[in-house]
Amino acid sequence: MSGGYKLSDERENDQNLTGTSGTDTSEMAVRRAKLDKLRGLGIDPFGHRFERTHMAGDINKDFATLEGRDVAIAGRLGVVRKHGKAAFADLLDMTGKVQVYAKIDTLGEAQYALFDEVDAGDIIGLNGTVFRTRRGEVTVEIKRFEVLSKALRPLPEKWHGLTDVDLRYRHRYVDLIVNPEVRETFIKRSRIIAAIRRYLDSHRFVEVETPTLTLLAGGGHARPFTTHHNTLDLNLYLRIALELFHKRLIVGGLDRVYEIGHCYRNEGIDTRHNPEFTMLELYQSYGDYEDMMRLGEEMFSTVAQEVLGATKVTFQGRTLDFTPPWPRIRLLDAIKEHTGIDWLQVKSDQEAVAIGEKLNLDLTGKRTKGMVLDELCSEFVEPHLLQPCFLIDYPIEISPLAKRRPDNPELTYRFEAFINGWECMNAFSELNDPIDQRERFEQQAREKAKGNEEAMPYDEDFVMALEYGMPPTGGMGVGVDRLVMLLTDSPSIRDVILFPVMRPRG
RNA sequence: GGGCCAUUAGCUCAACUGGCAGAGCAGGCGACUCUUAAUCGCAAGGUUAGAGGUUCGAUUCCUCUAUGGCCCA
Repeated sequence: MSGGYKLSDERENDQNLTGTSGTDTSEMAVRRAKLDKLRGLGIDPFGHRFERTHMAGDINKDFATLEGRDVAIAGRLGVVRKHGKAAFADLLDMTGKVQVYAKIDTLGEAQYALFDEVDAGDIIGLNGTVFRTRRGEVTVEIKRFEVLSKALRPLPEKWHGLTDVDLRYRHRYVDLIVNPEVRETFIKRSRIIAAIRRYLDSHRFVEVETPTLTLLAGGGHARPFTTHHNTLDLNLYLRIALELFHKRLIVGGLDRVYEIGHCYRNEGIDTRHNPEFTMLELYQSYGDYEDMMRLGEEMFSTVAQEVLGATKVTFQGRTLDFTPPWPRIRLLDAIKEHTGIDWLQVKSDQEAVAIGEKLNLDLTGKRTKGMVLDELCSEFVEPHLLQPCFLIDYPIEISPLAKRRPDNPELTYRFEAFINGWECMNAFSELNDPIDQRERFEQQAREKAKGNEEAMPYDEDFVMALEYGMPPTGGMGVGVDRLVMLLTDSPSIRDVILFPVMRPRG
C-alpha cells in the first residue's frame, strides 16, 4: 500500500477499514480521553509483552489443582460488573473465559481506581489467586494488573452480541470476540484440516504445493479468474483445480501426493459457494476408484471420529451416519429410479435435450447429452442423497480426465460422493492413456468452440507428461469447506470461511 | 438474472390507519465490597441506508440507488 493513491481512493479505503459504522461516537471520545489519562499517569496503554502461566478456559477445567494458587492470565475484558469498592468481570482468551475479581482491599486505592477506569473490550494482563465465589463461580482475585491494549471502540451489546450477518462477515474480528460459537467453529475447522493431514500422512502421502497462478485453468469445469504478471507481460489464470499438476507429480514418481489449498472459480455466490474455497486433492499410484471410495469413506469417518468423537453427525437436526461402508449406486440406476429414464437408450444430444425440456429443466446453454444428464442428476437424484453414498460410473462426456470402462466405453470409472444432498468428493481411476487424453481434450476444444465456457482447455504439456508414462492411479478431490460445514453444523459456507467475499459498501 | 423481505442511537429492537422518533444494553454522572444480562437514581445520545416524489405533514405511501438475507432459475 505505498504511494500512488489519490486522496479520494484513500478515503474509500478508510471507509472499508474503520469499525462497524466508521463514524466516531461520543463513546469513542470518552475512550480516547481515558487513553490520554493513562498516558498522563505514565502508563503505556498499548503494552509490549505479558508472561502468561495459564489460560482462562484451563482455570475452570483444572480448578481442583489450581485452587489457592497464583496464576498470570491475559485477555480481553467482557462484561464488567462494578460494585463500588469491588468489581467482577469476565476475561476472555482463545480457550474461553474466566471470571476475575477486583477488590479495593487487595489492589489498594491506586490500582483499584485504575481498574475502575477500564472498559469492556480492553485487553489486560493480571496476576491473581484462584478461588471459588460463594455462588460457586471459579474466579481469579486480582493482585495486580496492567492495561495491555486500550480498546477505542465499544463492543456490541453483551446479551444479543452482533447478529447482523453483514456486519459479522465484514468485521469478523468483532464476531469472533462476542460470539464464542464462531471461535469454536474456526478452531474446529483447524482440527478437521489437521486430522485430514494426519490421516493422509499416516498413509504415506506426501503433501505438495502446486501453482495457483497458471497458464491454463484446467482440471475442472469452471470459469477462471484472470490476472496479469507485469514483468513477464503475461496473462495468467488463478487455478480452478489441482489435478493436472498432481498427475504430473505422479508421472515424476511421487507415488502418493496431496494438497490442501485454495481454488478460485469465477461464479455465483450462495450458501454453498464462495468464489475462493479450499480444495483437497490426492492421488495414489497403482490404485483405482475403488481404492478412492474406501479411502474417502474411511478418511471422512476418521476425521469425524477424531474431531467430534463420533461417526454420526448432526446437521441441522438431521443425523448423518459417516460409518463405512457407504452405499455404491450406479448413476444411471439412480437416474432410472428417480426419473424412469433409461439413459443408455438416449442416443443423441437432441433426444437428451427433448427429454430434459419435457421435465421442465432449464437447459439454457446446456445442449449436450452430458450436460442434460448433469441437470437431471442435480434436479432429481442429488436431493435424495442425504446419507453419505457414492454415485458411480459417470458418462465419459462429462468426465474428460477419467478412465473409460472397458465393459461400456460410454462410461468411466468415476464417482462423486454425496452427503446431505451435496457433492463432497469427485474421484476417478485416472486416465493414463495419452492418446485417449489427447482425443478428450480435442472433444473439449470442440465444446469450447460451441460456446461452453466451462469446457477444459487443451493442455499440451500435460499430455506430454502422460506420454512419459503415468502408472494407473486413483485420484480424488474433496470440498473441504463443505466437510467443515457438515462437521460444525453450519448452514452457510460463509460460516466456515473467515473472510468471505463481500461487495464493498457504498 | 427474477421475486420477496430487511436497513431506525455504538449494539439489539419498538413506533397502530401518514400526525412531536422510543426502549434495553453500552457510554456519562451518582450510590453500592460475592456479582455473573448485577441492581438503583439522574442526565445525554438520531441526516430513520442514500437520492428524488406525493402530501399541510413521511420512519410510515411511491420511484430509483446501495448493501445484505431468503426463495426461484
